[in-house]
Amino acid sequence: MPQLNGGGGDDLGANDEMISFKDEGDHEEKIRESAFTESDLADLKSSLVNESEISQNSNSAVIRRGQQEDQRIYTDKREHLDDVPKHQDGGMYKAPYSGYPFLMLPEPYLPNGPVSPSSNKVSVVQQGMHPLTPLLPYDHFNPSPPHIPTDVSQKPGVHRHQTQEISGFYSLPQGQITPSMNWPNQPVYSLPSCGFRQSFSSSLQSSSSFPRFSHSLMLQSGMHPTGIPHPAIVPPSGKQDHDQFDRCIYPKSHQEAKREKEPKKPVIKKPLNAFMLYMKEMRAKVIAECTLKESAAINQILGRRWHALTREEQAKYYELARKERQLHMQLYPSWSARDNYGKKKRRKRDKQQDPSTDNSLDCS
DNA sequence: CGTCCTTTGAAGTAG
DNA sequence: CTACTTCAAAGGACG
Repeated sequence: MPQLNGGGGDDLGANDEMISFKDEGDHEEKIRESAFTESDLADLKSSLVNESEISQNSNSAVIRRGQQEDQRIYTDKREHLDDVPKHQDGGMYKAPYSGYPFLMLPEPYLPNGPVSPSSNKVSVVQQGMHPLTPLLPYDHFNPSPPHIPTDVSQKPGVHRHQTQEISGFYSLPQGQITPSMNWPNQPVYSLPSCGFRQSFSSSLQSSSSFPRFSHSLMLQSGMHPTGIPHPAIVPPSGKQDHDQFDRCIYPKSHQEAKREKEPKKPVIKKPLNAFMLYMKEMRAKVIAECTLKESAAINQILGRRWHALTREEQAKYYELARKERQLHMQLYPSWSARDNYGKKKRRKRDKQQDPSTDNSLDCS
């Protein structure tokens, strides 16, 4: 556990947090990753063999237990990391998550944004996102975040109804929405008038925080100035884009009428955790480097890579995930993860199988 | 078409 | 409080 080297924590807010994940230009990172990919794959394969051997002698529950112990360790670390920003008043971790809506804007749509996604990126277009939206966020993350208080409690119910703060949270100071502020594709929580629940919608609009959004950018992205489709909001039908777009382009009255007729509630998805954010960012790389497509295999690699990350690197994702949770909590105050329980009709844990059966990690 | 696989982490539930 | 369960993303595989 290299990233568990205790103590520290004081460097989590270092300014280099946004440079490590440069997709292009950061040669050191790239080299490290490339080297890691091959060795990692080999390592992974061998480790899988080991796991196979283990699982042959014992059941998968043993492995699972070990994983959970690992997870516990990382959970501790995560908590530690989560604490860090709190100790750094005025630090860069105080930077709010600057609102996904505009962070999600595809780079080409940004005035001075880097136009070209990295060459090694496979055109992995994810549902609900603009095809041009690159996967890499951190390399363009604003190095000087706005000093907007983000002391919003993460405890559900504590600040969940402080819609007043939401506007402050999202209303970035002028100039803070820089072209460099980008985000991996979509963790965009769509805007209220475009599929939001009413309460938040009204509060946001009344607080006039939207004017801070770049209308031109929104229009360029094919959206109504007040709305951007978000993957976190998925219509029950699954036709997210169409539905969202439909709602956004229609006049308000039409929307309301339609809503009354069809009170379909879009499914609000869980906010992505640190690892999910990491996966989203790195998936394309792994696919390109390993010519793999199976997500199961890719996720295994990403899982190992995740553990190989330095503490600082992971801290970025923990912090981003924390902000995403905050934002999600503010956007959907009454949302609960329980809302989505039962959407999937399977029980993964019941289906724990021998992981050694996975031979799909070949990187050829 | 729906589910599984596979990963970690967050949040929910049950005892 | 602890342990367990479910879901989040992703896309090939499979019934």
